[in-house]
Amino acid sequence: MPEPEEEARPGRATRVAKLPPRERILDAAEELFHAEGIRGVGVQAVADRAGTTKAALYRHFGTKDALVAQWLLIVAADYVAAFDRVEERWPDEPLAQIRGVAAFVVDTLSTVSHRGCPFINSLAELPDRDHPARQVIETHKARQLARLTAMCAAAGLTDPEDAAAEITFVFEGAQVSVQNGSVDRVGERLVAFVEAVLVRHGA
Amino acid sequence: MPEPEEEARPGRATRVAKLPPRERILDAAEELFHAEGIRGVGVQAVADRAGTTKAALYRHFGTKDALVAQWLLIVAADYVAAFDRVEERWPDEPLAQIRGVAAFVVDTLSTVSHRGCPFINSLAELPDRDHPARQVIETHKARQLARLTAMCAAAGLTDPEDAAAEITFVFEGAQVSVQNGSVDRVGERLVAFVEAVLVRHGA
DNA sequence: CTTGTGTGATACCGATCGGTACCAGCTAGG
DNA sequence: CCTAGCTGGTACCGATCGGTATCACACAAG
Repeated sequence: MPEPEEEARPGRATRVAKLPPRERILDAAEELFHAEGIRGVGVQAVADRAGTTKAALYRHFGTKDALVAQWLLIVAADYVAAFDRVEERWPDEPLAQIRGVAAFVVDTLSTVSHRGCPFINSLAELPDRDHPARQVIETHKARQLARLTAMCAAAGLTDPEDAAAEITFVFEGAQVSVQNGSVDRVGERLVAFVEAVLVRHGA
Repeated sequence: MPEPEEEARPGRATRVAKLPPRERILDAAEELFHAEGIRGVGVQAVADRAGTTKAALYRHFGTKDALVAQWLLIVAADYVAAFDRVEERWPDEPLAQIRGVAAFVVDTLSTVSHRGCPFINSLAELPDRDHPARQVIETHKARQLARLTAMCAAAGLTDPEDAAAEITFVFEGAQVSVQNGSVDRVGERLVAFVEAVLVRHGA
């Protein structure tokens, strides 16, 4: 235990150490929003967790809604990075890329534990269609589907749109199922299911 | 227009007419919780919409959390009724039953429009695992999966558990996808996808 | 040294939250 | 007729919400 007083020091950083306040706030937002839900976390709690104050938070983001949008932008960037990684690792092997993406989703299933997908959860918490975070979610989902469709097309699957849509169903369904705990061995089932979709579409 | 002053009369019922207060409150809760999210609706708003008061609401339910649980119990009962209906309509035809359930889910997709599944949304809004509504959700999901598994077994599918889990993935994935609007023609895709699952498992 | 900027801290704002107490009026049962 | 119980209406409680203002202090650049 390298930091015996991590939580003890009163006004000091609960966060790693001395990242700039903006990063600390985003990290804290990531943890708290995902764990407790957007509406379940106050700005004061985020500032406390980041080892800073509400004033600094509002100086950087102006609004809680804007902070939520920034947080989801970062989460979306993680997915983009995952797609980039599989494309870099298996160039000209679209089937391997699709399997790589599926493996990434399986990974997030465990790390995300019982709290599900941030996008799905945020969508449930933000019924207002004009909320700034909604646009982040929608463009992310659209981009992800487009990229998946491109992979399916490159793999020579019959009807790539259908295949990508089905894979998306499986991804979302797996995230939800692991959240509500109704289905066991979700990871294995996801991989097997995606494989079946590929086979059925002519892989 | 039979009721020209439906919204005009101040303290009068916005609800249908003269159902007992408890039913009116549950109806109002159904509408508002689903449309705006649990945490986005105050008890005062529910009471107003039901044409009654907070006092009456707390007299009947004691707690907002209890009201949420009661609401989800009703939603779950709708699903149970749908399963009952298909079993009654196609006795000894498990495949037709499964297709009937899928058709029911497709129906809910449109009625539920862009606000998704109440269970998924509520799960996102209630991170507390001890919340009374969580138990309602979990037992409902478990029962639904068990019933689906039984249908798959009765249909003679190889590995009924796998088939039921996959169908569940498709259901949940479809609900989420229609909510975030990333995929189009969700209903058709759902039906086709379920059919493929049945075929692949030996239907 | 001085100036300027961003920080942490605190106090405060109006609004709304879940929940309670109290009261007047209606209706049903004796 | 009179009592009992449920209703709707309102006022209120403490707590928390998102957001703003103010202030002293640190530190880097001129």
